[in-house]
Amino acid sequence: MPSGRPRSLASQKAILAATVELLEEGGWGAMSVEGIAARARVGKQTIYRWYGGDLGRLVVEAFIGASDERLEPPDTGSVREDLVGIVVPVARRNLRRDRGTALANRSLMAHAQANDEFAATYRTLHEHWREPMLEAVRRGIRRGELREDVDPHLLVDLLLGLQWYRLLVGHRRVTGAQAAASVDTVLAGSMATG
Amino acid sequence: MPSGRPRSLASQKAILAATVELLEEGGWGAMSVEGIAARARVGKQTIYRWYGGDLGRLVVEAFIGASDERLEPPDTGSVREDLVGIVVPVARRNLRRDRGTALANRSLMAHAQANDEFAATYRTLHEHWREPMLEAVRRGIRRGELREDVDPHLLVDLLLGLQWYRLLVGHRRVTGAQAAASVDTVLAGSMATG
Amino acid sequence: MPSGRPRSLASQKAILAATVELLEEGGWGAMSVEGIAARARVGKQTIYRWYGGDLGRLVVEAFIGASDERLEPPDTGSVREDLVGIVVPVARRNLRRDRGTALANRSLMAHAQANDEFAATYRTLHEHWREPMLEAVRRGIRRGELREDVDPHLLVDLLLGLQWYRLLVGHRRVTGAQAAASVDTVLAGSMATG
Amino acid sequence: MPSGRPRSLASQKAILAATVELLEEGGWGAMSVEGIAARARVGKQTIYRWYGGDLGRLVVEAFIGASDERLEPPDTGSVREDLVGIVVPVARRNLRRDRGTALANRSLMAHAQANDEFAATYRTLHEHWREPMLEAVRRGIRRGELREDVDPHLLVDLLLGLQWYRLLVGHRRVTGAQAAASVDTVLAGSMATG
DNA sequence: ACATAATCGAGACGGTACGTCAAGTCTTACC
DNA sequence: GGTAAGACTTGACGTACCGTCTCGATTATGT
Repeated sequence: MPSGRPRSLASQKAILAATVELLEEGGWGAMSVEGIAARARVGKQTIYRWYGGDLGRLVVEAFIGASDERLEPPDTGSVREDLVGIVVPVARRNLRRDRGTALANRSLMAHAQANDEFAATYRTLHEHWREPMLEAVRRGIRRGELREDVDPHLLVDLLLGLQWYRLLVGHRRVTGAQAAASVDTVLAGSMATG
Repeated sequence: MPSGRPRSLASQKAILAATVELLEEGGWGAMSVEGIAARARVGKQTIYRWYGGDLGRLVVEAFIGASDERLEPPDTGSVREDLVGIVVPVARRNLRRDRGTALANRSLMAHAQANDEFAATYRTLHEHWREPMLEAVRRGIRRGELREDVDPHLLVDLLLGLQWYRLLVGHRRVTGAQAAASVDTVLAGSMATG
Repeated sequence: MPSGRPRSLASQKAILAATVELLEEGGWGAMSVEGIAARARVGKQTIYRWYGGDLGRLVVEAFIGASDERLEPPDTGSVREDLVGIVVPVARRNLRRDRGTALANRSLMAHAQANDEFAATYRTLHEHWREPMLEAVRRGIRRGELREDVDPHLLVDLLLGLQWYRLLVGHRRVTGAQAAASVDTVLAGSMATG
Repeated sequence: MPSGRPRSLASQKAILAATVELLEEGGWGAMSVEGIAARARVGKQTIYRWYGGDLGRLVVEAFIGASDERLEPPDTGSVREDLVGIVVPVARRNLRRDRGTALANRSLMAHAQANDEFAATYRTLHEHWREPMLEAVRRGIRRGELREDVDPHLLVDLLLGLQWYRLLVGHRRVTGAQAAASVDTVLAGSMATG
């Protein structure tokens, strides 16, 4: 039973639009609550009411949806194939610096460093992403492909770490071939010796 | 033929020290030219004179200066020993969430996501850190320990990526043992077959 | 139909009060936007919003009203009486260095020297003051008291110039008697010879 | 018996010249020890050594030096000629709004309103200017041209007040003819009756 | 001739205040 | 009660000068 004037969809859209515009025109440096409010013909308070002045969240919402798509566990019967099947698309779609989603991902990660409350939520998002990969590794162990003393978290974090590290530092892209190669490299020492 | 009063080394040191202190205490958000000047008992102009108000340069210079001695390339004659010799101390000292430097490192990484100018400078700091590891891998290839088709960047970024990923997401620590294990895991598939 | 938060009377008053206090405590030299803002517990921006950092205008407003009182043209039937009737009160009230109004007058005059836009406005204020005196002289000419070739502006500016010059340089006061004497001196050569 | 390098006359002249130049170009606001030093190609310390950072003293010294020769008391044997000989050139050269010196004079006067310390120094500059005129009037009294009860200060301040008032308010120029007429007007009532 | 001593230019130093910008909060009137 | 407008305090920005200080270089005097 909320009474009072309902949230203005027009304002919401204008805010997100202004955010994207400013971001694309002048990069992060050109963004400010003041600037967005002015561009969107909106009161500053309206932005604070809905985004708490957190430009990171605003940017993420503006570029949204991107990381929502669930990574379905493939289960091809081979650890290598399973992991490659996850890791290569991630390199191609989610964590490429030239994709719009990258900006959202980088913003989220940055925001999590300064905001403990958000960090906890964000962590579960990562668990969510890592789970299918962990499961693939665990299946490999159960199946006898991988040694029993293998640490699934170590393998998975090596693979994801590579991609995030390069995304965040930006010194090098991860090509699809490199993503695949990273799986081979990481698995090599973990295969059960026949 | 420089005339005029020479640059004060005392001030220079005080500035760099204050920078590191503030960064470790409160992250990037706590940094300001004003704050650094006050903490270092120095005029703001002195900072602008030498760093042009570019906090990025200041921070990077402070960090390089603070970590210079620890980055000597070990060269023990074995790739594994060389990499372990670098990667384990990093896990123990530089990238541990419960260390003061962690806040600094996380803030810097976060700031680099929102500031392209700083990102470029920050990248050079990472090059600086990665160089000794790259060199160790290249020596391993030259020595015949590693296969010739090995991609040094891939190996190094896997190892560093692991640590940064865990630091930034915060879901797990990297123990010294795990750091060492990560070297074994990553090298396993790259050793030259005898 | 002005929307938005209305101007804070409390701040306005605090600013003017702080201005007067500082001025009386330490003279012009003790005044600074920063100082006034601090004393008035007000943001600097608020001062810049309303006074544009123009301390002259601020001081004038603080001492206001003073010079608003209209100088009514007396018209006693005698040029001498008319002029004395204006010039003596001015010497006693408006342009005496030890009066508060003097500070305001000196501030205005000083400000007009550095600000052409204000200078134009200020000039009209002086026209306003000179008009009754010019009229008195013109009446004297019409009445036949004064010669026809007399330049009213010359007479008036001699009389007012004396007072302003002494106010601004501060080497001597103009007593009521001297103000009256100045009228006699100036008119002596302008009387129609009978 | 002072030993050591003697004061550099070249520097001294350069400092005074730079002072006048800056003052005439941009008024008091354009003056600063730093600016003068730069313009004069001189170390700041040299200015502090000789003028103690007191721009007022510097300016007054520069102005007196620049106008010294023109202020010789004429003594033609007639008060009128003496005064006209001073007052007309002043109107033509020193206090004309379209001259470069006008900006300097206006700025100085303005600055004196806001700075008591400078005001005192500045007053001596005016004494310096008024002295020849006072002397001319006193000679007139001694000679019997003027009545004995004449107040020399009143006459002089009327004449100078006219010119300064018009310079500062800017509503009217003082032509050479008007300057001469002002002398006649002011003297008319002071001549000894024969 | 050669030390002594005060000057000179240059310019870095710790500071204060400037005028601007944006942050985040608060207060109106309107819808 | 949400909203646009816009004033509010706060705090950092980058700049300009302040008055002091250290340089190396220069120019006299006094031995």
